[in-house]
Order: sequence, then structure tokens, then C-alpha cells
Amino acid sequence: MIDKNLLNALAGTMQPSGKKTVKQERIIESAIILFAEKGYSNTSTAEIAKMAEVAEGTIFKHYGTKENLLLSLLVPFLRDFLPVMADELMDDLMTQETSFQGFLKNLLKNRSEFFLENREVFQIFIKELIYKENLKNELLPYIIENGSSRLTKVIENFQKRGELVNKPAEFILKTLGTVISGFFISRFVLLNRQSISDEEIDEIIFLIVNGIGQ
Amino acid sequence: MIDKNLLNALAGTMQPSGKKTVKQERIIESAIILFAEKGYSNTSTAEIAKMAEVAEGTIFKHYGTKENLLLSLLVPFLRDFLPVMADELMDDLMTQETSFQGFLKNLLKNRSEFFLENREVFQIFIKELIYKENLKNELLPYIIENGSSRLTKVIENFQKRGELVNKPAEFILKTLGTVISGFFISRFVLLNRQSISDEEIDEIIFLIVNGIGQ
DNA sequence: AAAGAAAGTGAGTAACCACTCAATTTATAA
DNA sequence: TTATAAATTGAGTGGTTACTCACTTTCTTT
Repeated sequence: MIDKNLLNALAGTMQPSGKKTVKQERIIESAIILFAEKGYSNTSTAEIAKMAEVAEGTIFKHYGTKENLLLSLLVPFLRDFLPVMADELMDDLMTQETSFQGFLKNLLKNRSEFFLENREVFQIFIKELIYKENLKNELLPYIIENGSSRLTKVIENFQKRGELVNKPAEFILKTLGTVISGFFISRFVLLNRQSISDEEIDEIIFLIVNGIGQ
Repeated sequence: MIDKNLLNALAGTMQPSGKKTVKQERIIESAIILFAEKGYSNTSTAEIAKMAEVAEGTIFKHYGTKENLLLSLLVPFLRDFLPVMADELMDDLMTQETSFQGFLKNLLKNRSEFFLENREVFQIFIKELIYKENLKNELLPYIIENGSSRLTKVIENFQKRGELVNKPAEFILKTLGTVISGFFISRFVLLNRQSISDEEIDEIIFLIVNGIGQ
């Protein structure tokens, strides 16, 4: 069970990522493929060992438990996912004099590429998030807090410029969160898409900015 | 594995829903609670039997396999979910002279109530949909086809009245699908909400109709 | 009340599960 | 080269799983 808090999970027991054996890497790769395809609990360690062409014992020598193997492939993803969700935005906005629409496009293209590169791990993450109450309770508030605190400034900035509707930042955040998370989860997890076209990105941007009413 | 097509699954091997034993109903109820909470593959038939206060053999007498038990609780939900997604809309729109905004409100409140009533089965359905490629390949096109064909008329109607942006009905359908499915899945599956407030419904309607740009 | 059918039981089973461990191979360092 | 450490192996273990089946109980019909 994943019950240690996020910071512990990130900093903690994991060995430094540099010192990986060839077999260790094959184990991780195979686990990612199989977990994404069939789900964590429908994948046996025997299957992973077979695919990685490794003895089952090797998995447990390195990762101790199956749960810890899951954590070992989730943590690097989260370590990239969580901070970038807040930091890279700042650059995209503050350095350039982009419009809200341009800001949205940068954000969506950036996250689109990231999720595409990490498609399988993203799938594993969402699928596990749905089942594991404790993981949900640890991570969601963290993600929301982390994203909110910095995005709020961005939103208020655009409101001052008159590019955004004059409603509480909270409302705008919630709305953006619903639409954007819905967009990525439906595409990458539900529909299992291998790519996202620019047109599709333009389409939700149009919705977010203009709505579909007349 | 669920590989028969949808119509077979709906019409097929299932016994008529009327002739259920008390114990049969307790089995279904328990399975719904446990599958929703811990997921299908993390729930054992022994657990279900224990919760339903029934011998394990009884489950298999009636349902044959665990997979078929899953189907038996999913099918009534789908039988209600699929047609209503198309029929009830017609009434909400055609009989009343409602605005697009009113139409959306009716639609969202109606589906909100339905998903709330069937919260657990909806969760099970989405969770299984994510994993089972064949179920996804059978159902999603069916749902999309079924919803699209009738909603297209509604959309064109509102476009004629000048209440909707003048873009292809396909675009509007896709957009509505993304936002609405994202809304319900995030609330009922990811966040595990027990209710949806009217304000929240008004909020996405505002987004859908106006966007958040200025 | 008798008989047949249907519902319900629970101990038993083979397959599978995550995980262990003593033994072996390979890499590292002196 | 030799000693020590680290990586790898795979047969083995106890526990769990979905499912079976011979049997008993309850319902239905005449």
C-alpha cells in the first residue's frame, strides 16, 4: 500500500536513478508496458520476469515488492509532472507577452507532449489513482494546491488585462481543471490515443475562450 | 472476457430480471458495493459470498462465472443508460420551447440524477471500460453513434435559431462530449463525489455557452 | 402428502499468486 | 590472481483464487 506521504515517496527509499543494471531497466520497461496494458493487479510478477527475460527473483532483489516496483516507475513520472505543472507555466507567460489564448496553447501543447512521451505511465497513474483512495487523498490535494497557487496569479494577470471573464479565480481554476483534465484523460486513458492533433487542441481552446453559444 | 457484441449481451444469456431470489439480489448488491470500492479484480468471490451471507457455490449456481456476475450488474445499467441518452433528450427539447441553456440544464440535471442513483455501477463501468479493450471497442462506438445521430438534429435546430455557434455539428458534438463526460467522470469516478450541486452544473453550462474569455 | 425441480451448501481442487532463499554467476578491487 | 561484493538464478512456499460437485434444503405442482 502506498501510504507514505508524497515527499517521502519522492525522496525516500528509492535508490538513486543513475545506478541501474541492464536487467533492472528491462524490468521497469516491461512492467510499464504490462501495467499500462492490463492493469497493475492483472499483471503477475512472473509475466514481467518473462517479458524482461529475467528470473522472477531478480525483480524482488531490486524492488522488494510488486507495489514498490509500481512506485519505482511512477515516481520519476510524478517528479517531472508535479513541478512542471507549475514552473514551466511561469516562463511561458511571464517572459513572453502572450495572449490568454497563446498561453493556453503553450500549456496544452507542452502537457500534450509530456503525456504523449509518458503515455503508458500516465495511464498507469490514472488507473491506480482511481482505485487507491489513499494515493488519491495524498496526491490530488497536492496537485490541486501546487497548480492553483501559481495559476491563480496568471489568471489574475489576464483578468487585469481584460482577457478573462471577471469571475472568481477559483471558478476559473476549477473550470480549467475540469476541461483540461477531462481532455487529457479521455484522449490518453479512455480512448488510448497515440497522438493529439493541433486541430483538436485548437478546438478546446476555442471552447474555453468562446464557448459554443452565440 | 466480454466479447459478445452489445446486443447479445443485452438480450442474451441473462435470465429475465423479474425472477430473482432474495439471495440472488443480495449477491448483486454486495458485488456492486465491493466492485465499486475495490475494483473487479481486487474483489474475490469469497468476499462477495461473505458480505451477501451466502455460500460461495450459490454465486456460481446463478451466475456461472465471476465475469458473468459483472455483466449481470452492468447490463441493467447500460440498458437504461444507452437509450435514455438519446430518447429522453427529444422530450426535453421538442415538447418545450427551451433555450439551448435550458436544454443543457435539463440534460445535465437528468444525467446527474441518473449517475447519482447508479453511482457505484457507473464507477464499475468506467473502471472496467478503461481496462477492457474489447468492451471499449464494442461500447464506445455504439454510445457515440447512438448519441450523435439524435443530438445532431437538436444541435442543428439550435443553430437555426441562432443560439449556437455556426460550426460543424461534429465539432459541437465532440466538444460537448469531452466536457460533459469529463465533468461526470471527474466528479463521480475520480473525486468520488456523493452529490453534484446546482451551482456546479451552472458553472459548466456557463463555460459551455460563454467560455471564460472576454 | 408425494415427487420432482430448483435453490442453496461448503469442503475440495488445480492453478496461480507474490515472495523467499540457498546456491551460482558476474563484476569490482587489491 | 584472488578475495569480496553485488547481481542473478529458479525451485520452493504458503496463501489465495475462481470454480466444481455431491449432497441437503426449500419450493412448486399435482
